[in-house]
Amino acid sequence: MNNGRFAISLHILTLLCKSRGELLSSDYIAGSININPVLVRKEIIQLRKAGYVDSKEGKNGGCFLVKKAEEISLAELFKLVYQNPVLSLAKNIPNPNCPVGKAINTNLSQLYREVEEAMLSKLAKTNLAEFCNKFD
Amino acid sequence: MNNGRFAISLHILTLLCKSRGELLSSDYIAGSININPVLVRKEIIQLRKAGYVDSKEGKNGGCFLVKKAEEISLAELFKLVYQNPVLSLAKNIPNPNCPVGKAINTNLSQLYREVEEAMLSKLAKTNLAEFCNKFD
DNA sequence: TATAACTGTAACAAATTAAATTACATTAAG
DNA sequence: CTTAATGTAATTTAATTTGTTACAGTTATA
Repeated sequence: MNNGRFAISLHILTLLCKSRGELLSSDYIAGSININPVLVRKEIIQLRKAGYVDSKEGKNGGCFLVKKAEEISLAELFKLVYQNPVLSLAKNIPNPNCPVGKAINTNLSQLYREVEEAMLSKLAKTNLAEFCNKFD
Repeated sequence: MNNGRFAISLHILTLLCKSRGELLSSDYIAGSININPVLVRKEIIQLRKAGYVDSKEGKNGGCFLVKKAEEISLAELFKLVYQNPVLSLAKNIPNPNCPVGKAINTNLSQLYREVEEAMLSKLAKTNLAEFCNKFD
């Protein structure tokens, strides 16, 4: 899944957090990330569904943060963005007639769950407010 | 980076571990994983460079484990396979004229390092021998 | 109320990455 | 010599991610 969606979402949230009170347009945000504004709007849809942001349509519209930055856990953000596992199984179905092939996916999935659990507990220790403090 | 290389490498090592003493051909291994034998051979090249396996060319050749399964840490395997970070930055260079854009990659990279560190310490707690014990 | 500046969304195109395939040289057994 | 393997390069195909275009809907305000 190595796409940049977590980076993009966190960039958006950081900008919104730094500009609390203002409305930021997808064009402005896209200019900071240096990606296409449509991708920003798509990402914002997810952030809105999760209750982190809201947006105002029409002229002078834009996006704004509706949740306290302290309450936006990076673990939650991570889960929102990567609904598929970070580590993936091989695409093909392993040979069910082989003792290893038969059980590998179950065993790998268990391992992956544990590993992702470890990532998430690390991420759960921090939040948007802390991340934003790293900027001027 | 969401490719299945970790899954494939671990599958190969599991088969070799279960068949200690025998030589397994890339065709046989590919049949268990259900992928192309050339991919297996490419993966084996990496495993050999890392000193986990060796292979014998020519008729009746194949691949075999040369390291104790207890000494093959899944964290080391993970690092071998994923030399690029698991979590990735956005592809484009963020706007250096924006205070957030200017610093985001540094801050994200720091976060990613910590998260990957957490994954690796989890993986470091286990090894190939333990993983293999999960199979009949 | 017409225009301009936004968001929302769908449909499509391009670029990138991953996986598979083909081909063939090399090695070793028998 | 023939057969069965690895090693490796080159190419093709498929899948995924990213970008683009287009336009309908919304709202402020001249």
